[in-house]
Amino acid sequence: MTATIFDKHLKKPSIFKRDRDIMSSSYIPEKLLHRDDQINQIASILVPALRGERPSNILIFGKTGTGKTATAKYMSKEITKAAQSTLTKFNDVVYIYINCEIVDTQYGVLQNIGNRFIKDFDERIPPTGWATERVYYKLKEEMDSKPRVCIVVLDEIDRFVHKTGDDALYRLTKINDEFENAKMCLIGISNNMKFTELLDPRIRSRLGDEKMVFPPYDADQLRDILAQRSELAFAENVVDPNVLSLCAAVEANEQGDARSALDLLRVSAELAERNRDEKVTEQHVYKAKNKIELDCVIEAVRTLPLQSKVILLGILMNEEIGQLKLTTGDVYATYKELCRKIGLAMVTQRRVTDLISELDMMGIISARVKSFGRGGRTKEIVSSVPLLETKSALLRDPMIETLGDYKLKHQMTLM
DNA sequence: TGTCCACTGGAAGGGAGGGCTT
DNA sequence: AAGCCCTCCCTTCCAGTGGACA
Repeated sequence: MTATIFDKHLKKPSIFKRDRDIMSSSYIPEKLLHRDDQINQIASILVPALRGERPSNILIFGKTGTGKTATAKYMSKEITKAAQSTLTKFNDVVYIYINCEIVDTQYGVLQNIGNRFIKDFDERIPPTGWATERVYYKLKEEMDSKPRVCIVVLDEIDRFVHKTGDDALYRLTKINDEFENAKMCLIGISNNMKFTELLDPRIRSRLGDEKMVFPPYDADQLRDILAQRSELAFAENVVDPNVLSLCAAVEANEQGDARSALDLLRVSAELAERNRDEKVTEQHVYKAKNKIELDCVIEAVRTLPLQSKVILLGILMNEEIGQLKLTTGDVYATYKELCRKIGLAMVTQRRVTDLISELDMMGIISARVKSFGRGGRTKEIVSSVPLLETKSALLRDPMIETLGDYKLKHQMTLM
């Protein structure tokens, strides 16, 4: 046996007892803590499915990390189990979960649902190419091919509606009128309570038969959730009890977000492990908090489209020379200057305002519409990311790396 | 009180790219 | 190969606007 560079790392005791996926927010535990009321309520709404009747549509609201997705996936396990049970009269219940952040087009959603009912690979709806109308008819035909109840969950439904309008939802909420055998109910999940305002009133009333709100977790509840997971994931006595309370307290202060709390604990443990420390301590949590925030920004910035990178770089370069508040006009002028420097085709100011809004939505910059009276009405733009780290992340893109030591010429209007 | 600035943001549509059908 | 269809990225056009200033 030859020694390898991994040996010393393999030998050291691991902080993690098992698969570290347990600490990821996508892991669904056997029992979901502090969501009994919500689970029971959804169960009571969905139970007609097990008698072959159509359940009411449900809209679920709640901030990120309040357990909406976990609950929806948990319901999938439970209802499938119940449908297979011999006590149940009606067995053909199909539960389909779609994350509209990933599948975010009308076509994609209809295709995803449709393909769940098509066993033969050659018969499947292709990822692109068909008219949407055709996808819809295929879906309807396949779903309705025998008596069954379909429960379709559209997670992040607000993004979907925002992006594609409400056509697909209109069709899906209306589909039951055209069925002879099947029945379908929709569960929409959103963290934006206002998104229903975008909907046609007919869809709004159909979709929102039942409405539920998932409240944020408080510190004690977060602590319970962390304790449940850490018992499964970590070796005994590795995690200081104060660490759990600290993670819970930090996140309860922010949003009551279980996802972030779990991430925080996991990254703390990873830092401890990498440091070859035997225990996870509060110090690791503080370090992890900083690391997570920075990693998030770097990743978001790294995957930005080129045009957005140039815009953001322009904002940061202005900030570097003390221009902290910029208008859309300033940003566009800098953007044009940088484009000329690297020979990049420029887009119009209209397009740039959209890209600025996107950066704002992502939390990378903050752009507020402000009126300067005679000075006009425009956006006031300030970056909200650490300057040096973000800039060096941007400059890693080979297309713009030459801008690293470029000095801006353009004079700002705001002082 | 009305004017006017510098945009904002909606609407419509073009065209490239990817993929299917005939 | 020609004809469709959908999505994505973008342009063009333009009515609308908050508030400082004359």
